Parts: sequence; C-alpha cells; structure tokens
Amino acid sequence: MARILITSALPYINGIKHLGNLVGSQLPADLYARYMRARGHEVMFICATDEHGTPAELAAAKAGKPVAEYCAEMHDVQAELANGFKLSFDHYGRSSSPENHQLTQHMAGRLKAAGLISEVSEKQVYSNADGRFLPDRYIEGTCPNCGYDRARGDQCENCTKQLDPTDLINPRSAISGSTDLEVRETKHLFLRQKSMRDSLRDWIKSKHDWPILTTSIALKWLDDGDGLQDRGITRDLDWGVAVRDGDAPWPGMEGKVFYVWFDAPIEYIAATAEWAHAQGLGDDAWERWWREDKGAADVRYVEFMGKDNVPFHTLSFPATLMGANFDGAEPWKLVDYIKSFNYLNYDGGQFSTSQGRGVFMDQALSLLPADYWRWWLLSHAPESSDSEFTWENFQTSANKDLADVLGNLVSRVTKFCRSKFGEVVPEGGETGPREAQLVADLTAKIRSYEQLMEAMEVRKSANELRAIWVLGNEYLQEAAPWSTFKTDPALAAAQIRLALNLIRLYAVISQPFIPEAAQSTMSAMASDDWSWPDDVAAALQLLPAGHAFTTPEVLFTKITDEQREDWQSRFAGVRS
RNA sequence: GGGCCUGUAGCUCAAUGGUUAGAGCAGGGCGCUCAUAACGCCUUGGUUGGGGGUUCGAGUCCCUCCGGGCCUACCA
Repeated sequence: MARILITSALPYINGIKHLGNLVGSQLPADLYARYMRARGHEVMFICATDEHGTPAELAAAKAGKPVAEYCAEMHDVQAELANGFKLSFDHYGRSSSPENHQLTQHMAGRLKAAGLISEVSEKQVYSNADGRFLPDRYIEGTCPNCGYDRARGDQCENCTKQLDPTDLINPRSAISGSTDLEVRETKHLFLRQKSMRDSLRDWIKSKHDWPILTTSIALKWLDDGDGLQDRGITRDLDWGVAVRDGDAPWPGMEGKVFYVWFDAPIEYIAATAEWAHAQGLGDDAWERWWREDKGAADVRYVEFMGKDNVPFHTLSFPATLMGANFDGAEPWKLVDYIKSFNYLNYDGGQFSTSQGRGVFMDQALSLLPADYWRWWLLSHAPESSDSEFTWENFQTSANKDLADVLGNLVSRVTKFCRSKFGEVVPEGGETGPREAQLVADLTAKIRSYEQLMEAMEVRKSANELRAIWVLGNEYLQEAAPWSTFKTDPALAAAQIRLALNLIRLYAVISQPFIPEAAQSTMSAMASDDWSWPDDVAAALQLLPAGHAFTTPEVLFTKITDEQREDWQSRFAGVRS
C-alpha cells in the first residue's frame, strides 16, 4: 500500500468555475484519487479556494460586500458545487485560513533567514479615487503604438504590443475610470529565485517522466531570454496574509500583504493542516504528508493543473520549499509528478469566466447529473492539445457510451433475469469455455486499464473502460441466454448469474469516472463489496445464487435532440 | 517579435524510427430480439497540412513554408 498526496490547482474565489476549469484540474485529480483509494492506497486529496488578490477585492466590491464575507459565501458555493460533482476531497480548504496565514508567514521567515529575500523599492501607479495601487492591467489608456483607446497597462489587446503603464496616453483607472493617478514609491519583497536557477533546473531535468507540456513551460521560464527572474511576493492590498517574519513583525512592510501566488500553493500544505485540525488531530497528522523528516519520505505527491499554472508549480513554489530548507532543518515534500492540461474550448471559442461564456458548474448540474459531465469531460480531457466542447459531441458521447453501451447492458440483464428467474441471482448450470474466454478478455483489459489509470492517461483510460463495457454486450450476444433459456434453462441461469456479477464488477471499476451511477448500480445489486477485481474470475462469483437484487431504473436517460437544441441556444450567448 | 504545443478518415482521437497507419462516432450492409429502436458482426473511407532532406525504412527525426492554439513574468 502506497501513500499518495494529491492536490488540485486552487479555483479562484471570484465566481463559479466553468467546465474548462473543472476538467483542467479538479476533475482529473478526483479521478486519480478515487482510483487510488479503490486500489487500497492511502490517499490525501486536497483542494481549496484561492481567495486573495485584487480580483477578489473587486468582485466583493461589485457585490457590495466586505471581502471576507464575500469570500466566505463564495467558498461555500464552490464547496457545494464540488460536492455536486462528487469531487472527493479529503479537505476543501480556504487560502484565507488561520493555518495558511501562519504557514505563509513562517515560510517567508525561513526564506528571509536563508537570505533569499530582497527588498526592492519600485514605482507603481496609485489611484487616489480608488484608494489603492493599481496592477498594470487595471490601468487603461490610449495605446501609443496603434491608438487603441482601451489598451491595458501591461499590453495592448489590439496590437499586442507590450506596454508599461507609463506608456499609456491619458491613463485612467480601469476600476473607477478616474484619471487622478500618480506614481508612488513603494517597497516590496522579492523572492531571489534567480539564485536557485541551477538547483531548479537540475530538479526539473531529473523528472524524465513528466508531460512535455510541463517541462517545456518550466524550462522556458528558467532559461529563456535573461532567464528566471526574481519575483515580487508582496502587494499593497488590505486583503491577504500580512507580511510578517514568522511570528515577528517585518519592519518597513507594515500594511502590506503577501502576493496571492506566494500564499496560494502554501495553502496545499495549510489545507492539510486544516484537515487535521478539523479531525481533531495534531500537527503530526498533516506533517506526515508534507515533511520528509516526519513521515513523508515515502509519500508520492502528484499535482493536477491547467497549463497556465505550470510556472508557479515548477518554479516559485519549489523555490519556496527548497529555500525554506536552506539549513536542512525543514525538508518539505516536493512534487513528484505534475499532470498538466491544455484548455477546453467552448463551441468555437474560449470558455470565459469574465465574459460569462460557456457552461458553468452550477448550470451543468441543473441540466444533468454529474456523471454525464464527468464522463464527457474526462473522456475528452485536453491532454495533448486544446479540445473543444460541442453540444452534439456531448449528446453523442453520453448517449452512446453511458446510455447504450453501459446503461442498456444493465437493463437487458436485470430485466431478462426478472422475467425468467425473478429478482434473484439464479442458481444451477455451469459455465464453459465461452465464459472462460470472457474472463481472460476482461482480465487483459482490466490490467491495461489499471496501467493507464496509474499513468494518469485520462482519455485512454476512458477508452479502455468503454471497451471493457463492450465485452459485456459481446458476451451476451454470443451466449444468447434468451435462446439457451428455451433449450437449456440451467445454462441460461449460469450465464445470467455471470452477467449479474459482471454488472457489479463494472460498478466497481467505473466508480472513479461515474461515482453516482456506480453507487446506484451497487445498491440495485444489493452489494457493498467494492473490492477491486484483482482476480476477475473470483470477482464474478461474489454475488451467489439466491442473492436478491432490485431491477434498477434506467441508469442513464438519453439526451434528446430537443434538449440539445434547447441547451445549445440557451448557452449560445453570455451568462447574464 | 521570441518561445512552446499542435495539424492523421466527414467528426473526436490513437500509433517505443520497423508488417498493409488504427479505434469510437457518423455512412453502408447483415444478424439478433433480452434490452433505453438498444446490442453484435461485416464494411466504405487516409498523398498523415505543403515542399525538401536524413535513413535500408519517416505519421514519427532535421530544414522550410502554411494553418490553429498557448505563453511571454503586476489578473489569477
């Protein structure tokens, strides 16, 4: 039994996430966590809301609420939706938790002690009307290059030229529109990750099995142009983790907070501490997952994220953890494998939270149960390149794979049994070479499925699982119990006994993809034996003759053309 | 501008430099009648974006051109 630590990239707090966010991190992480638990491993699966930063403050202001209150509400909303999608987090934390405040400050103190923090004075744009410093992209003005009048301070979206806020003509605040801006001097802390370039490169190059998407992004940031740059880790904001040197004040940094990208990954660790405290456990309970000197030496740590998150997880966060161990006193667990994803597009364009384009988690659940979405998203996960959601494709996949191949298999077996033998596993008869062949075929494909799941080959795993379902239909076609029942009822009984057991087996191995249907199938089969079919032949004898079951309702109703057209038009524009 | 990824059947995707480039869906044919008009079997369909090169052998490696996407560090 192995110990596996799994984290999903943290969803940002400022709104309900869309399906693209879901498939890029939380959903595949859940698939992996469920599979590893099903195989009997000890799993710690962590996620949390990422609550700090300027967008959170602005979203709260827009909602007319204090930011702490806004975040608390949105956390509950997101937690509820995660629950609706059957995301099996051991803990769904908050980056604003006391645990994260404490740990973030501790890490900063360690980095300071390591000599890895520098203080830099820089000039930034301050808006008097807004009473805040403005990040570059929150300053708008006329592009000096092309004349576009809504160019942002970091880049002109019209001509793509990189800009500095001071380049803009007639600059104004993108928040209030105010032109009462001034440049102020402000002091910030920088993480001296440039000095850790070689150790970061060595570490990344030692990871030969990582997806090319992960390593290519990391190496580009390390070595492209001037190479890895030191990074500012503080901001002039109210909402966030106050800058402190561990328990002590940090002179000169009063009123400043850590940058959200500094405290967010630390929340992976802090959320595990939140979990321990919520369980009434001591610090040793979470430290055995995160500290190699306190039990984490045998932990395998896997991170899931969209490609936009890769630089922070391959460079800044490891630099933080390595730096915090400068004297060997705090060996924090570094990631062992990073599974990164491309983007999911929506019907010819991008999903967009800010523009309300696409299907969002709450809307999805209002249309169909989670399993439909889980199956489509996972079987079309954007692993090798960006992929695209279309309603036609969604309808086809759900109807063919779930309703026809799997759902109908369950129906035809249970209903046939009910009409010929009653709602009980029939007795008598013996299986023969045909059944032995089925066991051999199942075994080969299940072993293959296991390898793909362990390798986090999400789409290929889905394909293999579907192929395993198909074996059931092939067997029935060949065995034809509806024919044998007329000539040799005992043989039909043996065939149906096997088929009923096959349904239970399918529920067990399909559970990581479609947990709700798996549960309802198990309930119908009146079984709670979720043991993994290491021995397929034995697994197909678990439901003994005489075992009563209930013929389940239709497992997956089909998506009709009318529904599809309705949804297609309803979700064609932007969310109001 | 620079970098990275990507381009394979009508669609969505596979294929350690090594038989005749494979699946699912869609299309065509046959079978079955237990089942959600479901299932099974057979089948049509490819100049692997274009061009050049390396090699006994290239979808795969190199060069070049074309198309799509992403990143480029103060949104996260």
